[in-house]
Amino acid sequence: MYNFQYNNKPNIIFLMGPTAVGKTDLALYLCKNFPIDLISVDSGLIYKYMNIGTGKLNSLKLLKYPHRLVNILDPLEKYSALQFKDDALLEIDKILKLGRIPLLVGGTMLYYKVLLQGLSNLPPSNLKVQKKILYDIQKEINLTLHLKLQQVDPISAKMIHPNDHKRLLRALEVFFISGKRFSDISYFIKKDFPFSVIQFALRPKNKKWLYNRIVKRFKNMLDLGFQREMEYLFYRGDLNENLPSMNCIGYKQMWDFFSAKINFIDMCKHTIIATMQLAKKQMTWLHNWQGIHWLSGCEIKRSIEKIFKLRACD
RNA sequence: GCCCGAAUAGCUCAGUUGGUAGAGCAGUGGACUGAAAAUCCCCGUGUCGGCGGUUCAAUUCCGCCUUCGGGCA
Repeated sequence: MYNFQYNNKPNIIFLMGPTAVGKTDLALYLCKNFPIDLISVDSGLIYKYMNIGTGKLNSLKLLKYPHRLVNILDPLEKYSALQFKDDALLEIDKILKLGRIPLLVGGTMLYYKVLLQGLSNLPPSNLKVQKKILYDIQKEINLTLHLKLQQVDPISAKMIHPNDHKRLLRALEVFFISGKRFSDISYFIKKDFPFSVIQFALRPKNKKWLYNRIVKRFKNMLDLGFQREMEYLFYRGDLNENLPSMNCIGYKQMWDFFSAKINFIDMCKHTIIATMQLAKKQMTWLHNWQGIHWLSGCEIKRSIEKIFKLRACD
C-alpha cells in the first residue's frame, strides 16, 4: 500500500534528541499509527535485566511495540559501535522486507554517526593488546601513553590530548595490531549510504523543562523499583563497577550507593546531574549534525503523516 | 554562663611565616572512529562572617560582636 521509495533508495527515519525529551513516547505513537518498526539506538537498552534505570519500563506500552536491538546482551557483555552498525543494518533490512519503514530512535549519537558514515578498516579493540601496551609503558620510567604514541604515530599524538588515555591507548592498539598508523587509516568511509534518511530531532522546550522531566522520570524509576532491580544486579556476584553496563547513568550511582560510598540522597542527586550532563553532550552532537530537522513532537507527527500520505498517492 | 574550635567560590575544603587567594565537585562552552549513558579539553573577582586596633600594607596578627559545631557546668 505504502510506496516509500525516494531516489530508488528505501526510506528510513531517525528520531534523535537529548535524553528524557520524550523520544520513546513519540516513537510509540508513530509505531501505533503508521507502518513503522522501531530500532533502538541506545547503548543502555541493549542490556537485559536493566529495565527500570534505562527507562525501558517507563511506559508499559514499550512491551506492546517492542524495539529491535533491545535486551540483546547480558550486563556482563560488551557491545561496540561496529556491532551496532552491523546489527542495525540487518534489522533495517528485515523491516524493509516486511514492507514497513524502519524508525531508529535513541540518544547514542556515535551509533547514528557510525551507521551513516561507516567505520575505517581498523582492527577491533583487543583487551590483551591493551594490557600489554600499558604493561610495557609502566616498565619504563618517564614513558607515557602520549610519548609512546609520539614515537610511532606523531600525527595522532598531536591530535589526541595527552590526558585522553582511552583514545591514546586505542591509537597505540591500532598500531601494534595492524602495524599501521591510526592517523593514516582513520578517515571515515563516506560510501553511498544505501538508504534515504529523514532525520528528526525532538526539541526540548528549554533547559528547565528538560530538568523537570529528568527529575520526574527518575522519581518514577524509583517508584517502579529501580533499587530492587539494582539489588539483583549488585548481588549477582559476577558483575563489577568497571563494566560498560554498570557505568550507565543511574546504575553507576546505584552501585556506589550499594557499596556504601554515598548515601541515598547523594545517589539521587548525582544521577540527576549525570543525566543533565548527558543531555548537554547529546545537544552538542546535535548542534553540529548535518541535515537534521529540529521539531516539536507535534511537528514531527505532522511531517510523518504528510510523508505517508504523499507516498500513498504515488 | 564558661572554655575550645570553625567561618574563604553555588557546595566541600586548601592556603597566605602579613603584600587582597586555589583545588575538587557543580555550572558554561567544546572535542569525539570498535567502552560512547564512556573518555577528554577550555573557562575561576570571591565584601576570605561583621566592626574596630596594630602596620606602609590585614583575608592572615590582636580585640569585640554574630552565626554554627564540640566540650564543661
